[in-house]
Amino acid sequence: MDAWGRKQPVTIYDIAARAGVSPATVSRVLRGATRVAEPKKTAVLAAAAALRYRPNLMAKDLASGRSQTVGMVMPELESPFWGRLLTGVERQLRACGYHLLTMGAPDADTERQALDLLLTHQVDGIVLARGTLPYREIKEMVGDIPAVRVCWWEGFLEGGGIAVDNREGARVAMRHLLELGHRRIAYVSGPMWQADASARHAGYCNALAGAGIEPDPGLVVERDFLMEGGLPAMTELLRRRRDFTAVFVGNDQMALGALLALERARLRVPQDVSVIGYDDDTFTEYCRPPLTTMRQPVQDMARVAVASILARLRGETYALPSFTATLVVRESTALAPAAAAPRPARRRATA
Amino acid sequence: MDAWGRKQPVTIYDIAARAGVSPATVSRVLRGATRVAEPKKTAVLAAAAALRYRPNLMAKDLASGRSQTVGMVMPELESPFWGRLLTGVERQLRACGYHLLTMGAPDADTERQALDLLLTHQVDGIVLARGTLPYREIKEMVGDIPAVRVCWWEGFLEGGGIAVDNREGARVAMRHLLELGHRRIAYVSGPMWQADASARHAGYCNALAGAGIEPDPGLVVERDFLMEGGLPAMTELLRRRRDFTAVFVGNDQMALGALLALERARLRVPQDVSVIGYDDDTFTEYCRPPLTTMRQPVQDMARVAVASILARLRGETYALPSFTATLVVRESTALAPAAAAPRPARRRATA
DNA sequence: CTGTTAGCGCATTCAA
DNA sequence: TTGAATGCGCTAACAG
Repeated sequence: MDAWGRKQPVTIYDIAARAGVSPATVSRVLRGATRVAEPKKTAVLAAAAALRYRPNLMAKDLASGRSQTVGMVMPELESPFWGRLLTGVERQLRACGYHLLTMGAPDADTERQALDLLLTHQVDGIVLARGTLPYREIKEMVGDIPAVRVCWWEGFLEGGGIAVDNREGARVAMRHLLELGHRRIAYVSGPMWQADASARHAGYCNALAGAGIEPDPGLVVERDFLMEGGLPAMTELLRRRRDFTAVFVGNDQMALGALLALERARLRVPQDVSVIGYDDDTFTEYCRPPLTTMRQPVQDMARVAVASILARLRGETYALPSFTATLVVRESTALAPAAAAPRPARRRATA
Repeated sequence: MDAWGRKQPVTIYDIAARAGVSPATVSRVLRGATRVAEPKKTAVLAAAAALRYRPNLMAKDLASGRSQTVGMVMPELESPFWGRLLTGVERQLRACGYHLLTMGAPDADTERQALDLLLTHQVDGIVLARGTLPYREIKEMVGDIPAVRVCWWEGFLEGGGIAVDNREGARVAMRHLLELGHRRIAYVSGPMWQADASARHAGYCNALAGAGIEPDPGLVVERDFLMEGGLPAMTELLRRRRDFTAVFVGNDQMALGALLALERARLRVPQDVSVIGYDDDTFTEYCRPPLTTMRQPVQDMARVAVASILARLRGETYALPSFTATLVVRESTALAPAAAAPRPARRRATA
């Protein structure tokens, strides 16, 4: 059965028998904790190799009480932005000998389930990417296990989260546009009930105010944070009015959709209207025109997220640094068309 | 300690005590397997709720021998294409009450580790996305546990994998180009050591031959399957010669990079050169021009992958259907420029 | 139907 | 150092 390489209930007992030691000793050398006499050690290792032993994590975790796994719940598994965070977290974790269990949670309900499942899986720590649940509820669920919230200020590790200041980021983006001479600037927003979207909106309004410009609700549209949202958002904006010369788009994915809408409307970017995105997703460098955007230090945030969790796991404290988004100027923004020669307003399609 | 909501070693014994039944009964009602008297049942449920009981999967899995988890190893966690597969698999799995453990494995070595880790995690089944390890090796590792290989013909479940016929897909793409009158068609390839890249190359050559066109090695470039690969690939192609009127790009990501290179070279798409990609990634619909591409039925493949694994888990057999890529015509391909008016070859930048 | 009794595979006391 | 014994939390035969 066994010699034939069939089923594999190869346990430390098998190894112990083959190496002529006790199971406890096998456990010890396999885990490299306490010292074991060299000869026995090699014997055990040899036996393990010969038997093609594969430890049973379930048993190990159950016995030790630790799972060496941290869970991560994110809005979507498949996303240019969250994907980068995922990759970063996974890399860091693996480098530290931890495993990652991911879970996609698009809405509050799924998020609750996901969190619950992770806890059930006995994860040692949790990384929550943005998330929509209120602080209190999450805190209550995770209890004492180390957790961090990324891309959301209201964290639950030592009182703070890991995120860039979206308000400030939006302000920087707006300043760029303002400095280029734009006055009528539209804002294509993600769902306002999501903190990042509303924070960016706040920054947008704030920047406008700072420049002495009256915010115009008619210049703001709200759609999903997706390419599929950017297109209709921009289309709607163009339907309403075409006198804006620049638009700040809530994230790069929407910006891509917006770019297409603009082209469909025969408007050139950046000659006719400047577009600035947010996130600095990979594709922004390759789309045409390459997109000016606000870069979020995703890798750094991932690194800090993992580091803070592992630190807490070791009983240490960890001070969360703050992050800022930086402007990456590419080719989708340019000087505002001369005020003297305003782009002729086209006749609106409806009424 | 417990009443204060502190640490949570709430076990079925606690519930049993509170509900006045035996642990076994608790286990039964919690798992809904065998029938239990209604009164006891409600008592248990109430106790569980009151105690905020959360099952310990480690223990459950250890005892039952099943983990209710399937593992998936993919080339990269963050990718427009693999991301869709991941999402699809996760959704299917969750719908069936299973969990997903993912692992990114860019190279053979990491892939081995990933597989090993999944096995160690006692996953009930495995989904391998493409993968680079040879069939024999994988088969030997996974042994009898249900596994499927997606996007690769040489599978290990009932002898086959789940994939579209890349050779045929490439042929269809080429036929489209050929029908538009293109004769000199370049091929921007992914790493040829990856089966999908070489299969598509084969289809490319085959289609050319079918049209009586001599394949020209000078029209083929090989780079990574990424946006970052597409740009230099196309640049290199243009450096070599500029007499092709169309290019078949190995995947959409590369195509996006290629599009940028083309624009940098002042070549218009599709007027000057037609471009066709592969995969039908989400962004293809939104980039400019929207990309003509070969759609892979990712969701269907994900569904089948999961279904086949669960079927095998139940001891049933499952016949793997075959999949085909379908042409999605958008705006990056057009009739070949009239042969009578060949685009003037520009002076090469170097020698 | 339901309680009792054994482990699952491993880590971890406690002696030796 | 190392072996023997105990238990992690739960499921799975067994009886009753």
